[in-house]
Amino acid sequence: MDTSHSASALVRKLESITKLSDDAKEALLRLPMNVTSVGPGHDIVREGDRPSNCCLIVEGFACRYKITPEGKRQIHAFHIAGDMPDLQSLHLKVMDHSLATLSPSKLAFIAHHDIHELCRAHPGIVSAFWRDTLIDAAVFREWITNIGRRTAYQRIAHLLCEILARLTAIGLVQGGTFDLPVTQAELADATGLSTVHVNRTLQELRAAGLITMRDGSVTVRDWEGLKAAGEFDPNYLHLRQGEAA
Amino acid sequence: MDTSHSASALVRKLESITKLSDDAKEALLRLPMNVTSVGPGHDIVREGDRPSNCCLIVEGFACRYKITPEGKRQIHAFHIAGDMPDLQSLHLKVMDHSLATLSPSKLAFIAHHDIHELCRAHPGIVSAFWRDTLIDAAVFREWITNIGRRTAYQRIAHLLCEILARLTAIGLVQGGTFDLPVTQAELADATGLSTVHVNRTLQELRAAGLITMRDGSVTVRDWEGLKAAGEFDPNYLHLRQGEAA
DNA sequence: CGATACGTTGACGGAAATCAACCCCGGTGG
DNA sequence: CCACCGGGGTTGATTTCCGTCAACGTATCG
Repeated sequence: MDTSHSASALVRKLESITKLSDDAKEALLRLPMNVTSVGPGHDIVREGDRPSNCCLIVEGFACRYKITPEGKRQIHAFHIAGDMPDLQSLHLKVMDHSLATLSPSKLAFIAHHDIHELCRAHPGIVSAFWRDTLIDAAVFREWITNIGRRTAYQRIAHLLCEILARLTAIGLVQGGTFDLPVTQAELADATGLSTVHVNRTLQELRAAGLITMRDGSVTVRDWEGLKAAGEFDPNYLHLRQGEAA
Repeated sequence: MDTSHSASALVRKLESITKLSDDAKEALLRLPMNVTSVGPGHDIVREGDRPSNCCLIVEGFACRYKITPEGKRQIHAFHIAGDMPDLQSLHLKVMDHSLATLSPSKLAFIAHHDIHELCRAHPGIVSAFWRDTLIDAAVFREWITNIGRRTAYQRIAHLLCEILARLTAIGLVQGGTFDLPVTQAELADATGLSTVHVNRTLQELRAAGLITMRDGSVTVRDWEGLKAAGEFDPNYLHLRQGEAA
């Protein structure tokens, strides 16, 4: 089985945030991995698990989440092609949250052992992964700010800006339009709102001429307006090319 | 100037989350650093800065924060002795948030160059730092959940539990009592609430017999009750010894 | 075709924000 | 020495944003 196509999603993602040596790129492309397809709403790993491999998203959308004892769900992050959302399991043995697909997805699993090998051989890759972890953390901080200090309207605008910027970085946006296979309930759990309020807020964003949505796809009609509405400043994403637009 | 005393705070902190070889410990203790004392409310680094060294907190409390365009402040994390809150500047050149002291503090600055050297010589230390970054991220996720899905009462209870657990891990809690040189306004900015509401909520926590506060110190009167009130589960802190109590 | 998931709408209630005082205390300077 | 000031904490009154509850529409699918 040739898995280099799957690995190339990872290379492209890492190159969107850092510079890789040719050596490192080749090593990444040679990484042994098991590729599988799963449907939407599939739990990849659950809180409490002790994974022995890491999951690379080749295609599709995933999210990290946690269910509180009261049964409320909070989504911490959305993940897209090229992301390795449970890279942390390399160093943190027990999962403190869960990871699930949002859309039908293609996943590639890489054994911890092989990643450790790779890291030993290529210090540059350790740096790249560490940098990726740091950026993840920066995104989490931004979400804290988003949920803690912005109104519903701002929160959703901000979230859409972030997704657009990240999808742009890996080439998944065409003329302001991108796939967003995410229900309003999931947007609610990501922004700390109720589904009802998300529904009304999306209507406001549409009424303001900032976006349109149909099926699972979003079109940004007024990028400057959306950025302003969400107080969006892409610095925290630490992308190499800077601005998305 | 002998700085090994300052570095020992770092060693103790790292040992609370991972195992260090004797070799690595010695190297950490020999790290060149500049120690200075600063007052409360001092900005260590600001959003937009490009630091060339990292800051180790030797004594005192600090926080990371960001001011939104509307002038609202969100605190992302509290930091205590042994923490290196801007370790990220090693790999992310431009600060995406600010870092400030909350109390009079002793800080040690370590040049990026020296940390890079250290990492090159001791891969075990890279792992330790990476693990630390991963735990930081786990704490951010927990804060997202806290702010997004818990009531004011739960949020503050949870925050107090977290601080107690972390201070316990480095030996800064005596019989349920610990220093917390943090104003109600700062608690508000950490929990996404208003100062008025924090004030009322603290009164409720006191009335429930869970805590007492005076001057800058907190005593937990009912640890089980506080944990229950905050839905606190310390797993996400990934401490080596497990439970704080 | 009924079941189910997702989106939408209206009515109502509540948690927390906002606004506005007021208190206490330590510092400071006239 | 005391008046003044500012920061932090406290309180009450009012407002508002958003949650909850409940119903209904629509599309997809076994």
